[in-house]
Amino acid sequence: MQAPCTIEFPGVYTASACPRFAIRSIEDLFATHGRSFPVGRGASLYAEETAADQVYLIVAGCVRVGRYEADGKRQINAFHFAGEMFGFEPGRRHRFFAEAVSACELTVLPRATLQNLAALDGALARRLWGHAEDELQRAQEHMLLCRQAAVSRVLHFIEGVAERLGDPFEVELPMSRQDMADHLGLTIETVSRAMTCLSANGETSTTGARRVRLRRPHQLAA
Amino acid sequence: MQAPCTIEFPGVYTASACPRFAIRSIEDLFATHGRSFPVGRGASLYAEETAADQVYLIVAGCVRVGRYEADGKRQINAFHFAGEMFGFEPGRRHRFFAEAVSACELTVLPRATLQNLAALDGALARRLWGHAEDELQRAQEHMLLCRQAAVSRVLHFIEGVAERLGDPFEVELPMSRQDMADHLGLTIETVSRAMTCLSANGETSTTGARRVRLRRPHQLAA
DNA sequence: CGGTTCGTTGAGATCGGTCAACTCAAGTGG
DNA sequence: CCACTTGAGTTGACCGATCTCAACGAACCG
Repeated sequence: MQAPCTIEFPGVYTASACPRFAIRSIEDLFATHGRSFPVGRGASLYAEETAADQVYLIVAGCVRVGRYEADGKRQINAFHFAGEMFGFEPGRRHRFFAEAVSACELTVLPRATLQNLAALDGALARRLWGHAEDELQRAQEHMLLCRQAAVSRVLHFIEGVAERLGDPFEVELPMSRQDMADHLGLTIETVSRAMTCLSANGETSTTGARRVRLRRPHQLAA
Repeated sequence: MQAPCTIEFPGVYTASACPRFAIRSIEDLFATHGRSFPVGRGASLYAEETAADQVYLIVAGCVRVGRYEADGKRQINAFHFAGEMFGFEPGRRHRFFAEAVSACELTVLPRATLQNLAALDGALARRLWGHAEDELQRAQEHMLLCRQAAVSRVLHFIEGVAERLGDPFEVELPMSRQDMADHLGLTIETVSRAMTCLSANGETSTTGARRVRLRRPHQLAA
């Protein structure tokens, strides 16, 4: 066990259980205990049903997480970007696959390390719980998207990516039309038509297929 | 603070932190610390954006959780049945509303009580984490439904309700067609037509609009 | 009996999927 | 330098599933 970074006894813990170690952040933890490595575009990080004994943090790049249906269709559950953790699931085996959308720099940490530290550190455990809740919230928001029109879904998606990548007005989409379609529950043709429609309406202006400039940032568009 | 129910030191906790209290189950916790009361059909339990300072357990009945969109459309995120907990959200305010689909018997617990106990009790904390993951899984399954045909979605929904209510072959649906439609992302007419279609195909036989007998249980139908 | 709510059925309009052709950019190898 | 290939993206024509609007039927309750 490594030396702790900081000592914190927030809130409820001061008078009750006795954490001895506290970690400043999940990023610090990966930096301290993790191992970094690069992967190429399209690389498989883990497949469905494989052992979930590693947790990942993205240093740079974009990762898609999803599953293949019995009929062979691919469902992309979520995209993850730099600074985001993925691969931390409750079961022993992954319920989803993870693949690199673009070339990535990743950091991995044994799942057991993370869990042991969380057991010692209430603040870390709460951060992990917050992470699970964030995923839940995102999944629920995504669920509700299903009933909106295709164009709205595509716009909403692009706005979300732009916001998460730091510039709410302009974004270089790292994923293909097929990735977007499999995420939004559409076909590649419909995504393409939606992009054309958005450009025609003046909502966006595109240079090439991947670079998109947005007229309005996320909140105003809704 | 009440006396503990049982003392457990499972797994990782034996050699590290020092929980003093452990709860047999979330149900026990509600039974010990909660307050029970009945509500009538259609009653509002909480609205969107109201303070999320209570957590609920259903003793009997059915509850719908969802939100109203800006355009007035209602989206039902999930139905909850007897034995299920709801209302436990990460933020200070509810992101969804909750209403009684049928007359219900509920138990409420202050959210702070649950969180304090979870901070003391690793096993309880893990159960709550598992609860969030279950919700996540359900949201993801629901996402996958969006791309299936209307009839499949309705059948899948009825099978799920039947299974959760205890008899995989026959079920009395507690919710209206409108509730089903708002949950499945369909219109009330399409749900009705799907029901008719299922009856015509021999997948189901109905007596009245709410009581449905299923030809095949959940797994075989898929 | 009339009113209300819930559910069903029908006809036309619309949205998105399917199939197919085409453009465009980036390699590759002669 | 050019022909060829490959993958990604766009566009068009057509069709089917679902939505919309509307009327109708059934159960319930005063």
